[in-house]
Amino acid sequence: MAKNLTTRKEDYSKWYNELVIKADLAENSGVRGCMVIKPYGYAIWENMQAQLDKMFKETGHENAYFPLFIPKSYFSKEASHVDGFAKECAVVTHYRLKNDGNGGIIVDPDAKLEEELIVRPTSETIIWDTYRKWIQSYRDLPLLINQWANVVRWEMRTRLFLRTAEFLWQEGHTAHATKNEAIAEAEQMMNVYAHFVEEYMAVPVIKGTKTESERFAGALETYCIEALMQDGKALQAGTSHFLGQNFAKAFDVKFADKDGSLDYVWATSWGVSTRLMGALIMTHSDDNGLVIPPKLAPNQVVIVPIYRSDEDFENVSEVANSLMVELRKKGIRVKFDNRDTHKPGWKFNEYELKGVPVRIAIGPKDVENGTIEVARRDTLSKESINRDDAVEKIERLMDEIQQNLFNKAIKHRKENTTEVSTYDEFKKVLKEKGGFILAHWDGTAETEEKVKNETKATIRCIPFESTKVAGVCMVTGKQSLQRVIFAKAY
RNA sequence: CGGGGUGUAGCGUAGCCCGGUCAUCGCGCCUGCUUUGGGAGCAGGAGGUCGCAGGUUCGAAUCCUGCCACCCCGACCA
Repeated sequence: MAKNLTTRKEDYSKWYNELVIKADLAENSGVRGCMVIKPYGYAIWENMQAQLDKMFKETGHENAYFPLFIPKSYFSKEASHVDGFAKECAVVTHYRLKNDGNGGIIVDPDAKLEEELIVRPTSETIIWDTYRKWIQSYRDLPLLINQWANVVRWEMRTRLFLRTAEFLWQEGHTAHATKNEAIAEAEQMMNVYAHFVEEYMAVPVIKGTKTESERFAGALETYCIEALMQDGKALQAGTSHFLGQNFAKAFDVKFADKDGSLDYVWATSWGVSTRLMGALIMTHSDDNGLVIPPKLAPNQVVIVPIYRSDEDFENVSEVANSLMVELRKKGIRVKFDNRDTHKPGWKFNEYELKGVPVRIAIGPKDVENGTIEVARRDTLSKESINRDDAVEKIERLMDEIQQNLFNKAIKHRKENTTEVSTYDEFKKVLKEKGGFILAHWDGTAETEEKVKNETKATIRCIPFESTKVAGVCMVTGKQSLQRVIFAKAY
């Protein structure tokens, strides 16, 4: 069979790029570092969005919207925050263009802004400036707000979905009366993310905390979920931050407690982005194209008719239409591709490339025998089944495929997770195998930095669910309470 | 922002070193006929400011300068 992708996973970057473009998910826009998300890609994002939004609301959050532009002065209020983002901000300096007299257009020098506006790289500052006005009493807390938005980070190097200059995301920003409540919130949202990514995206993740040097700018603790891609590199899939009182102090957000005392509120922020699309693609896809888990697939089932004559087509359509109605009643997203502009073989390849979980083919022989052909994308297997069993079978297949994708990903991660005790062993595994490497670390930023400089591997997280076996640091030989996860990351 | 590379039709490309019937080929697109259970065949056809702007030259896709975009490697990062 002709492969849909000309490059293979040995050249993973090319493979990924080609897949994104050929599967019609997105393309380079020609505007530096920005991408166009095409309808098919956006449909997947919408499904992800819908589910996440539901989960946020179930945990008591509400949506709101804050401005795209942030006055420069807001940024300087929280020192570590500005350090973290200063290098990658788009800045608006003027508000008008004019003709240059030669048929061109120039920025009108008379239209210079008194204070520059920053295109938000994240919204902590403007949101906390707003929260100051909203919060006076403990009765106003907790404040649990989420925003769906676009943000801009002037990254030096960009990559479709993984690191674009502009990206879509959600950012939650909460304010609490107590430290413990804020910490609980940050942990809860990490768990929400983990649940979503594993249940819906079928991508297994490791939950943990970031080391100090990998922490979000302005956070006291960063919780994260880390996933392992097929090429053995790690991808940070989501983060949730406990911000302490840093932003409350910077923006003077105080509340009166029950006992009349005045105190700063405790904050969290958390976000996931269109980067999750990258995780989805890189976790499940193969050389035939995308593989989308049923729970997120825009089309879960596609029906391809096979026919010669008009009469055949009518007979086939009748079966297809009735099946489509029955499947839709079960809540399954079905498309009947009755276009006569493309041949069946072409359609088969097209839907494989787009990762539709289940494909049904119905031809004259099927009509005659009361059968249909069912093919699943995850295993690329086909079988002929009775039309009468179809609905039940396909309903079951949705769960089976979802589960199978998750199991495959777990298996891959397991095979590519290695425990090492010495630094030499660490370097060898990193070079020859990649993946997650569990090793002891002395807890210092110096050692972390040294490993990073020498091997390009970073500490992805200090995992929660690990056997907390003490040992000695692989580099310095100092005490270590538990192993941490090292990997090369995207 | 540093190093390397690329830019030729919707996509992928040949040509560039050695300036001159070199704008090549494949896919796709359009028309017609035959086809339709894994990307159909044949015949005909349309489509290109050779990334942009200058320069050198009788003549530039080809040489020179500047700019832009994209890709890869680093630093940075959701």
